[in-house]
Amino acid sequence: MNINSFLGSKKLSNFFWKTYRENPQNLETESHRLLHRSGFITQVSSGIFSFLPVGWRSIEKIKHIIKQEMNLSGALEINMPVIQSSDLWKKSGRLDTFIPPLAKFNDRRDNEMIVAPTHEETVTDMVSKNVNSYRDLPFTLYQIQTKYREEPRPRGGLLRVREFEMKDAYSFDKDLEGLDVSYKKMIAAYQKIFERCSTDVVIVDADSGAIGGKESNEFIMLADSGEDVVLISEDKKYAANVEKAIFRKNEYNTEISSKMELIETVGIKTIKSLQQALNIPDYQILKTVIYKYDSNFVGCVIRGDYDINETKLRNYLRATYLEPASEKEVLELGLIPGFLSPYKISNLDFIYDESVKMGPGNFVIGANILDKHLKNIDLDRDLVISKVIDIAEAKEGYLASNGSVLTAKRGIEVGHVFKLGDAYSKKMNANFSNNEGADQKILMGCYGIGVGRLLAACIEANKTDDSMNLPISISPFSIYLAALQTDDKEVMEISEKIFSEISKIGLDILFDDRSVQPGVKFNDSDLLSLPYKIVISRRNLEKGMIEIEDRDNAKKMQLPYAETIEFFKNISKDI
RNA sequence: CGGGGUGUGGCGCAGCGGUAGCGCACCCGCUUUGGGAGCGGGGGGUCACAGGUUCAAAUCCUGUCACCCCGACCA
Repeated sequence: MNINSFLGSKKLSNFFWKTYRENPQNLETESHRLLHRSGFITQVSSGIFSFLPVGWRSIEKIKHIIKQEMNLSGALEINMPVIQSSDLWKKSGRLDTFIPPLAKFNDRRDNEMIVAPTHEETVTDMVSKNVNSYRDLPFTLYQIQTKYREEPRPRGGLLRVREFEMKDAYSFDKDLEGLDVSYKKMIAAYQKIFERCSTDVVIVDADSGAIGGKESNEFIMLADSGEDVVLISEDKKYAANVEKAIFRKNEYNTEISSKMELIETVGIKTIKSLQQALNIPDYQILKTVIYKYDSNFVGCVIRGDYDINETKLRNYLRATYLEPASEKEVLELGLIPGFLSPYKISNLDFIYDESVKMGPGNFVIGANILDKHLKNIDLDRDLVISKVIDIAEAKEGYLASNGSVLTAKRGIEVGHVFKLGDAYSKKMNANFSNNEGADQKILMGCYGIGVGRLLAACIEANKTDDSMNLPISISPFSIYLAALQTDDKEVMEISEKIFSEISKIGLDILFDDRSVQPGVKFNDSDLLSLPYKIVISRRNLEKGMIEIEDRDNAKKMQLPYAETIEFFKNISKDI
């Protein structure tokens, strides 16, 4: 039985569905607007939604596709609890460091419980209890389960929510080669899933954030309403999330610095104004920014033509929280905001971006004195530089490391995969005996797809005006059947016949048998914009015809009954 | 967490000191029936909550909460 038959055809006279003529106030995102107007979802609380029958059918179809592809890839379905003891999270060390902070409550015996935002801890614990030998490996597990995250700001309807269903998979291998195979298999499965949802995604290098691990890729559906920014090279050989993206930095010939000089720069605090005032290029100025992370401070120095990428910096510092220090904090450190520099500052560590070492030298920096800068700075002579790393943010127009020009695009992250390695198995002691009888850490990967977000992303990708145009693979029904005159015996008889005959061939129909104006039916049908529409009316039946509309091919046709059935039989073959 | 905005019937809104109204939706009747129908009748709101001012508060003051948008943040 295919998913359409499983979910079944329905008659509106005995269904729960309401559409809205008016747009809800303040909803900026198109998918949110359409999801609300077409009766897919109802909001319960900020970032928390109920799915109504039509919406849930789409979700079920997406989950069905995901499960099929997971199963085909060899992954095994499991189920893990949403409510978990905080003990597991103490072991992994994420109890107090997970971002956003975990939702916790105390149970009746006063044990601290958490509402799981993800399941690495649980799955690692489960596997470590049941794996002893390298003979037990490899395998991949998955579930589709509710997650809860205290998002600081839910937005865009289903695009960013607090409670959501995620397909999360976890692979377990005995060595790096095995992990690589599992990782690639999962990427291939993801590509099929997104293809079947008619979603064009780009795979980009990504930061692994709170999950941890080394290698990580995101599946990004390009859309202007997306929150993520990705950089893609012109030759398509490099694509990365801006959080992670590396680029080829400009090099300049080294200039010889003459004697260091203190200069007056009254009220000149920005690179731009300094550049104009001194008539020098921005890359000849060093920019210093002070960051507060966890409970420490650090200074960052980067060449004036680049900006700091806070994700790169956070990763280097292994920090949980990171933000620019406030003016007050900078003053308390004995520095002068607007005229900062690492020059002769000993109570603070400084990190230098690689660009600082790539010329031209002879820099201008702040003097740590109000309204003054220093010029003719020689790196070796005037500064003590120990830590040089990449903390620069890539931007559109920069070059990828192969020289191809980068373009910035916005997108929605619909999937994310990570090579975790032994990050969790080390902390949670998930071992196996290798073929020499020695203990070794299990190597893990983890792989996520947000189900609701994928639905929203598909709508963002396919919408036109007031229609969501979901692909047939995930639209709530395949066909909208409108009987225009419900009090006409023949109209209703033919409609019923079509309804049951086409349902039998594996297509699901939404039969609009309400006794309302034709206009109401057409408008609701347009909003839902199912791939096919059948109109049965007095007018057509007098000619012995049935009207069929094929959305994707923008075709309207009139066919007799037998050919109508034939037409849909052909359609059902492709599903 | 910072900035801005909004809370009045299911939805969209008006009223801004004198005890609540409109459109849509809903219910009943008649007419209508290929693009959100017409006429007539009807039901539904402790005006987010809590204090306060006043003879009188949806309306003024104070506080709280919720939701939305921008930013910060973010698998």
